[in-house]
Amino acid sequence: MKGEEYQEIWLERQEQEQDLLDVYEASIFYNDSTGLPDFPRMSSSSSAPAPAKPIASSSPSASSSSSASWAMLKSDAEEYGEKKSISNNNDNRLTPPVASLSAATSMEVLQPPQSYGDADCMDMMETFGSMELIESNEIWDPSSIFQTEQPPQESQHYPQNGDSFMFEEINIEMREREREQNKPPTDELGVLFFEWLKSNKESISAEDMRSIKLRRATVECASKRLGSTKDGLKQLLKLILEWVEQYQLQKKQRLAELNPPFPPPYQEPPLQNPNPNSLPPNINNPCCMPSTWVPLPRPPYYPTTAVMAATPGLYGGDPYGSSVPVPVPNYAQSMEYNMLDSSQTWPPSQYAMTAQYNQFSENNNNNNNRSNNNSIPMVTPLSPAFVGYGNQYQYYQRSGNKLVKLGSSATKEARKKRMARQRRFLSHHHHHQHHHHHHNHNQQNQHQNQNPDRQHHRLGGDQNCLNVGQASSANWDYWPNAAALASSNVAVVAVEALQQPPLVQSQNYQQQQPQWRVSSDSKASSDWQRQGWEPEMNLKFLLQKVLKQSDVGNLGRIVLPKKEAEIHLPELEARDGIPIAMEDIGTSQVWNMRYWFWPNNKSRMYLLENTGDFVQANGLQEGDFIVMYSDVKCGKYLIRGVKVRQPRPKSEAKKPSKSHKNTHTASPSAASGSSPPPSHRE
DNA sequence: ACAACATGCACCCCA
DNA sequence: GGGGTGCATGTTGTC
Repeated sequence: MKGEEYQEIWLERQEQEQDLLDVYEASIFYNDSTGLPDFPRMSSSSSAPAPAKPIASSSPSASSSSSASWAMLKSDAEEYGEKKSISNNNDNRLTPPVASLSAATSMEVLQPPQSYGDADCMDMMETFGSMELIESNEIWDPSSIFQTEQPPQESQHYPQNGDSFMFEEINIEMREREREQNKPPTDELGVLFFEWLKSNKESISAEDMRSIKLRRATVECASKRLGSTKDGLKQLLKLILEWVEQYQLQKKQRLAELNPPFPPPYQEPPLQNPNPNSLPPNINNPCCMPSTWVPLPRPPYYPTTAVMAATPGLYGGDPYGSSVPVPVPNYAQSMEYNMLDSSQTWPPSQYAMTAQYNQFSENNNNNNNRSNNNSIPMVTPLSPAFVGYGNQYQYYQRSGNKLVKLGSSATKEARKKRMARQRRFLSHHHHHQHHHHHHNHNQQNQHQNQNPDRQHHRLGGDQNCLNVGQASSANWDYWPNAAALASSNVAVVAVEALQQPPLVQSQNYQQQQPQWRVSSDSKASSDWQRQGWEPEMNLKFLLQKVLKQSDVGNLGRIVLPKKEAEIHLPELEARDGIPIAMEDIGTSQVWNMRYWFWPNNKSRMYLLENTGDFVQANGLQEGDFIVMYSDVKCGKYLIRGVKVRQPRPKSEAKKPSKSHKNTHTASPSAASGSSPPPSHRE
């Protein structure tokens, strides 16, 4: 698994590099004039498959400085186990420690491409300027460390005079050495720098690095101060790197001020996804990530956390077999960088991932379902509201990211904006909420919106539960599935507000989900209240099934989705199956059904039998669907039939059954809601 | 190719 | 013979 490799590589290298630091004594600097230890000069020729990209070709600020003595650094990180991560996403970040910048060196910081120029220099410039250390435009540009594309052209060799810090050469040398020996750099400073790059690559992006220029003279001066010994150079390098980190911190703080750190009012779904075993693969959840400015240990990667999706088949998701924290094997790739990349769009799946991870991360060992690890609340990206809020989600992601990282430093303006946005949103949904729930949930939502962690906690207590009361009244922004929609009129509100047609899902029983403007929604909501469902009543979504003709036929059995059945329903040992009492949520009737399976092609088909009366009582027809829950408090099962009242082609609606005499199980009386006395009523 | 699901239908029981 | 039971097979979607 990639994540395992990731972890292993990292751990291995961590040890390895520590050893290297203790052993090797070569210098990363090359500078004749400063008496720095020699470093093997290498021509940045095209012989290297992925050589450093000349800064002149990547940075406008450097484009005209071909005569300058650019010292180049090129990351080798991509050469060591993280190459994929970098190459797939040039910008990667880690979490550097807060470094107190020593003024021993002078550095010039140029903003990213769109804002190059002295005007954009950080205050650092003033600091260093006062030191009279900035003498020339000879700048060390570490940006190239992230350059992985565009092999340098022969004409783009850098001056290799004695005034240059030929990081580029160092880097190339390292890389070629790697290729030859498959080894990491062996120079102590090289290793030091490499380690830093590796540990910071996810917090220091390529853009960041591009924007950082070090004046060679400054470095020279600093090196003179610190001495040209190995320790001095090492110290200098550390200072430089610390400064880079510090710069990064300031940059992010500024970004945090520019961008409201809090997301628009967004709520996690009150109901679980119909595919609760679907889980995110690559969770990039800002809420669960350590602060940017704390050294971030590599998250553990759990082999069981395979790539998951909102729907089992949508992304080829495998059942999520573990409730361990979702690893972030490549968390550096997507979120952090995307946060800054305004052009980046967020695929809905990542939204789901985050939403899931919000819950999932605190859901460790907290599942009580049979398989004990699959009942993960989640959000499907396919829900209409979700789709409709894709942009907001994107925004939320970014903002959330900053929130996590820099929330404590959010400005008042940002908070005002956030609150204003929140008020607007709440106002928008005000009319769609149940009045008697409005107040409480307004408060609740405010809290939750302002603190993603609260969203965790809300679900963390019993993540597998859905809170019916909240489900029916909370102003969720999106709904994960038909079940959720069917259970709350708020869901309809969300859908209508978004004016987004529902998306179908991949699996059959999801594919045939009805349109979401389900007229039964309001009835469903009132059902909850009429039945006395209190907010504290926790239901766990188990599964849903769109009823087929054979499900509503006179056979009185409903094929259940295999995966969900195996996950959420009692394990079936014997062929006899087990009796299972299903309380009809709508009528409180308890139907004694039978849950069992057929052997089928080396597999099983899970069936719910004795469903005929239930189907008839609810007037369910083909295309309608059932939703099953479990009451996590008392352990009983609940079932709900949801009728889909949408125009259907006559040919379909009246499609005769080939093999069953009685295909119209839904009698008019049943359809109208007046159920006949259930035969299984207890 | 395989898994999951839909449903056809053979078999059995019973009136 | 009618209906229920259980399995087999066809269909569809996914890997």
